[in-house]
Amino acid sequence: MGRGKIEIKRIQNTTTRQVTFSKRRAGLVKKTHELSVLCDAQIGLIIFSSTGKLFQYCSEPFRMEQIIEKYQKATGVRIPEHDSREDLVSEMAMLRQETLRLELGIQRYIGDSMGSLQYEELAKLEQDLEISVTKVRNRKNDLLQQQLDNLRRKERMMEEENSYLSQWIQEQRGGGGVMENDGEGQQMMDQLPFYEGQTSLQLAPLHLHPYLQLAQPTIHDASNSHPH
Amino acid sequence: MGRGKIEIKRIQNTTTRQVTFSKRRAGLVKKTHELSVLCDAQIGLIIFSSTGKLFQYCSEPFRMEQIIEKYQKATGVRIPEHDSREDLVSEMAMLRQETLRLELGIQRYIGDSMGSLQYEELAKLEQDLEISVTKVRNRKNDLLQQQLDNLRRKERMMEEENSYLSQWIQEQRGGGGVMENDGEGQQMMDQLPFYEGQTSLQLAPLHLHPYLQLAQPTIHDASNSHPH
DNA sequence: AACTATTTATAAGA
DNA sequence: TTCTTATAAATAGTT
Repeated sequence: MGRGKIEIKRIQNTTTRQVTFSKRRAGLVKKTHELSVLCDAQIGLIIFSSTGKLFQYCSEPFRMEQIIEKYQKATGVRIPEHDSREDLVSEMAMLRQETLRLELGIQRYIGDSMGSLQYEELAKLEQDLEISVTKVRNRKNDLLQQQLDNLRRKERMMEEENSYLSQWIQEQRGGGGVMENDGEGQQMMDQLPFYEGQTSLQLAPLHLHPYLQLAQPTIHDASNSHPH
Repeated sequence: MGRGKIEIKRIQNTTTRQVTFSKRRAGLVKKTHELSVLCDAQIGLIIFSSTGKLFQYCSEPFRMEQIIEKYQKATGVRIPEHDSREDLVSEMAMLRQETLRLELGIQRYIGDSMGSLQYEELAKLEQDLEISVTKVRNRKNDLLQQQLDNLRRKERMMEEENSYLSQWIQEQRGGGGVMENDGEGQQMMDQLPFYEGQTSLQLAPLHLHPYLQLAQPTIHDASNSHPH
């Protein structure tokens, strides 16, 4: 766009290149801003001229650091810092390791020294714990099943008793408008016990399995906290 | 520019906004690329759509990391790390506490005396075991993460070395016939450094760390879509 | 910096 | 999403 078409390759003439840089940089920043406003996008633009001068644009109301941080979260790419970050890292490593050691005081469960646990061993430990969970959960569900069975037995008994009672009343009255009462009682009996049972059976595992949710973080919002 | 003039303010109609986003984003990336080539500038462009999707452009032969690092050096602004000290410290505290509790109750985990436990106790036990499993799993994943970080570091070093080597080779060839590579250079830009980085970064967690994979938003590398 | 002839981007419509 | 096209905007070369 201009008096003539130009090839997209480095402009040889220094003056022309600098002029073009100024013009196009302004245009680029303008278009960046327009895109961010028109389409509600968060944009960060960093430009270093060939002479090393920095120009930047960042969509309001953000600052470049926020965009970069979000970028890092989104890509998982860490930007090395030029300070004593190594110390922090090694400190973390020590803390983690110590905690691992402490945490694996559960070692008696396996009967091994946990300080040197490698990945495969951790996987094994995880598996073992899951087996335990399964056993406990099965036992718990058996209990629930028993309770449910008991409830159903009671229900049946009550229904029978109810039936007898209704019949008895009917016989006492000698045949009048008895059916309306009977109908309502039956409805209640049809719904309550089983409904209740379902509720507890389905709710229980829901809040007992936190890790099932941890394993599936939101996809787009990278600012979510880690599943720790 | 178009059939009509539009105001620079958030486009209300969702469809129109999305279409405009696609079109203008493409245009912006193109212009960014042109500026970087024409004027020999180092440019990084980070775009988050309103839905959180990440798009990016980075002028060759650089990677976004390098641009960001240079930006940090130039501005002196530090970007907070993804896993901040606070996170880790509190995590540590929780783990320690949890560990104590676990150690105290270890017998129960092994015990076959489960038959006498009542439902509430079983539920509690199950929950405890779930927590243990989660912790072990997290520990395992941390290990993986560390290995991943190491790989990334190595990858980065290799890429830098690669870059230096390429530059050296180019310099050995002499200044005369450098430009003839330009046409093909575009191809290289589309494929080599950043693309490679993305590939290995995304492939690694795929089979090692499924939920981390999920935690990363789709990444659209704009350097794929250049014209010419 | 301005000025314009041209090229390029793109809004609206299909 | 993609294409078409009329029109707005960007900008290359010039002053």
